[in-house]
Amino acid sequence: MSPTRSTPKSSPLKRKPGLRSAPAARQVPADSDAKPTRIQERNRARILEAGLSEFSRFGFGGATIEKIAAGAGMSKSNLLYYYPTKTVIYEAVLEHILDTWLAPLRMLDVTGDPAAELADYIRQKLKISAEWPEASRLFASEILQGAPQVKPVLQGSLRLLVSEKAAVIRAWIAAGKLKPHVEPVHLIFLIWSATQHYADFETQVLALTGKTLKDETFRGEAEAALVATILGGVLA
Amino acid sequence: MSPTRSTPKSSPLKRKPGLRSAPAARQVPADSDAKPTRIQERNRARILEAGLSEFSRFGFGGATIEKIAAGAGMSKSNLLYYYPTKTVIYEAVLEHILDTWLAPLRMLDVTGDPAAELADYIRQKLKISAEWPEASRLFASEILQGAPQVKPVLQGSLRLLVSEKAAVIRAWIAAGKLKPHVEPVHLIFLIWSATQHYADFETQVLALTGKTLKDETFRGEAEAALVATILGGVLA
DNA sequence: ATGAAACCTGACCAAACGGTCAAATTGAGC
DNA sequence: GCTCAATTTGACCGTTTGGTCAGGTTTCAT
Repeated sequence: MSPTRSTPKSSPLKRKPGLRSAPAARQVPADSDAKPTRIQERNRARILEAGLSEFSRFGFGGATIEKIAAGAGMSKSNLLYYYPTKTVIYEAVLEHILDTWLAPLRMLDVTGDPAAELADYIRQKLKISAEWPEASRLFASEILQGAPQVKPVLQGSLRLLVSEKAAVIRAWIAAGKLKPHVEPVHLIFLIWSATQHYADFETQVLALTGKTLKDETFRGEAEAALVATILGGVLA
Repeated sequence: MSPTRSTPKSSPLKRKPGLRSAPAARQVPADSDAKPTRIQERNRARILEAGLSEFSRFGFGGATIEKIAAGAGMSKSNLLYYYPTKTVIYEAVLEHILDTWLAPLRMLDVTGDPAAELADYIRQKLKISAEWPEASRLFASEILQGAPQVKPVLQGSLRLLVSEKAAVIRAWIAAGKLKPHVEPVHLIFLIWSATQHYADFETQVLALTGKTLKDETFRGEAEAALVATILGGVLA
């Protein structure tokens, strides 16, 4: 496995369908133009699902397209008919979950009550960890490896979003609603890490407590503990 | 890459040196018996170091013994002279850092002052994240993948240690020194996740803040923020 | 100095991997 | 039922990878 991922080469030839010339290969379905078939939709979805499972378990380097294909219930060749390379699958999976991933932070509202807003943010993040632990682990794996694919997003839109929300928190501090010692960015990191921990380190949590977030009682316990401790630490 | 790691097979033949029979292979230096040579000590150390670097960057599946050998400044063949398989290197690296990894938690002392003890624990963990981020990332990678190698430790000694320290925290609560709503295990998770975040998600932290824990100022900031928030959240 | 053990190397191997290709099969509109 | 594009397959290929092996070189105690 190449350490620095190979170039994406998203569409090696990009052949338009209605060209009638060259009788040669016409591979790759609807490469971005035109509406996808029902079969395409179904199979792409299966591939993304299986890809998420494999990539989150073994990382980019440890995953194999053969196993992904098996997980998606199709042959390796057929998988490669829908996505030309392993890297493209990886990118597609990542892109597919990125929005959902960042959504909760976007909802932090200056005009709201800090206590309610932050508690809600923690709950939202914990909910995602509970319901989508594989996505959490995929992101963790990606960042662990130096974020070869999502670094642009981190430096771009995420950075913007974070500085925006840091301003919100700073406004709350200025309004005397949060303790003056609160550091906005570090508070965001604290919430991220604390909530994602239950997904990313699920194995460890399970080994130590015998429970995961799938256990409603346990999830409620974690939620209460995090909300109480973090809010208790930052509310004025 | 096999998903469930292949059997360790720590020493395929285990040939004792002074056997004088079979003129064939006598590979593998001091397989657990007898004191190691100076060269052995040096090379094994180099291999473990390079292995930590590779495994933490690419995970078990993504790392290659060839790159590890290159990182250790020796040929692949020579590396395999010291460690028979990739899995054995991985286990050795993991084992080599395990003690250091768990040490800070062991120091939590019931007789001490909770504020000082917890603050110290946070500082210790943050120090390790700052000075040994690769070890942190290796553990994260291992746990992410389901802890195939360290699960026994998690279920065994770590579980014991955690329940021990949870009792310590519970004693502090009973003594009225911590808020009654504090959940010991979740507090431990909170401290782990918050401190390790700066190592495991270093790339993200760097992209968002332009800093890492290597920056003394930033580290002090993180430390102050974590200590203030967490202690503020749990102290009575 | 010498001999044995320790150390090191390059050539080699089988399996696994990512990816290609020609051809067979299926499906949908007519 | 015909036709043509969409879909699926299995055989195949070059590379990478983990690991073996026979033999060469260095180290070190005597």
